[in-house]
Amino acid sequence: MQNAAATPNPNPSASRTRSRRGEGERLRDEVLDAAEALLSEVGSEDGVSMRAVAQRVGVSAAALYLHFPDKFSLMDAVCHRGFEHFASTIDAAAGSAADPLDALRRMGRAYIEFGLENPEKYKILMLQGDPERYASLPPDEMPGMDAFAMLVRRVGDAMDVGAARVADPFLVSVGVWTALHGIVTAMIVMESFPWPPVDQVIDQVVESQLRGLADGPGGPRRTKKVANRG
Amino acid sequence: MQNAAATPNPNPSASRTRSRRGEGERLRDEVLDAAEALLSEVGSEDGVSMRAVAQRVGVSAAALYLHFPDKFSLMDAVCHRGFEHFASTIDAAAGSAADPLDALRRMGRAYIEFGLENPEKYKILMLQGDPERYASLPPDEMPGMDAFAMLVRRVGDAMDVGAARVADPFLVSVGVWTALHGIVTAMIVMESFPWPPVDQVIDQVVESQLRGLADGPGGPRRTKKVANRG
DNA sequence: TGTACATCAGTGAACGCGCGTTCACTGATGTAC
DNA sequence: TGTACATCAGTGAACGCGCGTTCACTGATGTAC
Repeated sequence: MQNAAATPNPNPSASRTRSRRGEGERLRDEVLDAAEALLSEVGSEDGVSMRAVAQRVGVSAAALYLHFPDKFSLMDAVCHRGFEHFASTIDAAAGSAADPLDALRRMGRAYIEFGLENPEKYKILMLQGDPERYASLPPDEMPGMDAFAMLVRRVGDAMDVGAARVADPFLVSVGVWTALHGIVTAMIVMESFPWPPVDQVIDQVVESQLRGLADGPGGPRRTKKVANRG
Repeated sequence: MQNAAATPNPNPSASRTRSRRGEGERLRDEVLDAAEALLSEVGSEDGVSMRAVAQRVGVSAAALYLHFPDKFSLMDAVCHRGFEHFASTIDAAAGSAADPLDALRRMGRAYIEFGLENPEKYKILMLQGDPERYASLPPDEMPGMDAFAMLVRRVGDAMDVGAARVADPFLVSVGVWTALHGIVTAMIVMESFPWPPVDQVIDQVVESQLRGLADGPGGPRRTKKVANRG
């Protein structure tokens, strides 16, 4: 694995000017930006060193410890920003939908597109850090949980208006989410696989999930909606 | 990330007896076994050091270099063994099936169960190494490609006998595979997520995929089978 | 049957490296008097 | 208005660590004569 560290001068702004008194927090944001950028280039926390982040900002490594007690905390802060970016993207996509099924379609496409457009960020959010990072949190404080709860609600809406077969919205949402997660993960990790054109793949996955939500000839029909555990 | 290295005496067989002359290859197998076991415990290549593997075998670190030119080659050999294990498991599951759809059902369940029962091995096979490891290979020599080709063939069979709607079997197989991959990846990586009971999740994902294969009310019906690129 | 020797299956110490983190420090800057 | 001083925003060198890999070596063992 190559590290991001020792490239001669990755950022000419190494001539950063020291913050004025009272503006120390400025560095904190710059560090977060640099860490996020580096993470997006390298694609793994292990590959991003404190030294590399500091060099990117144009500051000594020790300076990072003025704002973050350790590397873990810095990475944690970056993840939180990432999840906010992710959730707001999905949320915005659903906004202009005509009906519940259309909202789900747009969310699904937005999910896949976000992942394919931000592969390294997606990897960091979804493939790393748990359980070290989240094991101690109650489920509803886990980052990304807001976005998932939104999906559950939309699925429930679709059932309520008769657009989707009635079932446990939480369980159904798990299936939908992990299908989206699967295609994103596979495509960004297994670059050497002979993938069909992206548009076809997105269509295949999203439409197949929507078809699965509707009544099909194969499955049993339930008549009662099971309680949601959001 | 904790490393597997310095635990005091992870293997009491550190008193390994030196191979007799002509039996040097014995060490090679022992090294592969130890590397695989360590990988399964730690779950990432970075977390497994040459030193730790050697200690596990009961041999000096330098001895590994008698059989593998570098760490990369050792990990590569371990991955090949892992894919063989995986493919033969899925293959065996399909063997006793009554019809093409039943074969797909059994393969799907076997896929998910393998992943959940061998989470660290699954991570290593499916979430690491590409493109560094496989970028130079032609697609049909990629490990795991045999297993995927088998899926494509089964999906084609199901279409031929009228058990599945006619479409491009390769594209459909990508959708099916990544849905299975998604649930496995999500469940083994995001341990803190409030997952429903495993049996329910497996049912949900497998049956939803099977329903998606059959004709549904939503999608267009194609009349010609598109060429397979296996 | 005895012995010299080539070879095999390793060993043990060392190399240079990048890492996270600490610690004593420095110089600019705002503020109290 | 001038000045002493506390504080802020950092710096630079060093720590100990584990890593992959190399290299000169060693002792047992099979073999040729």
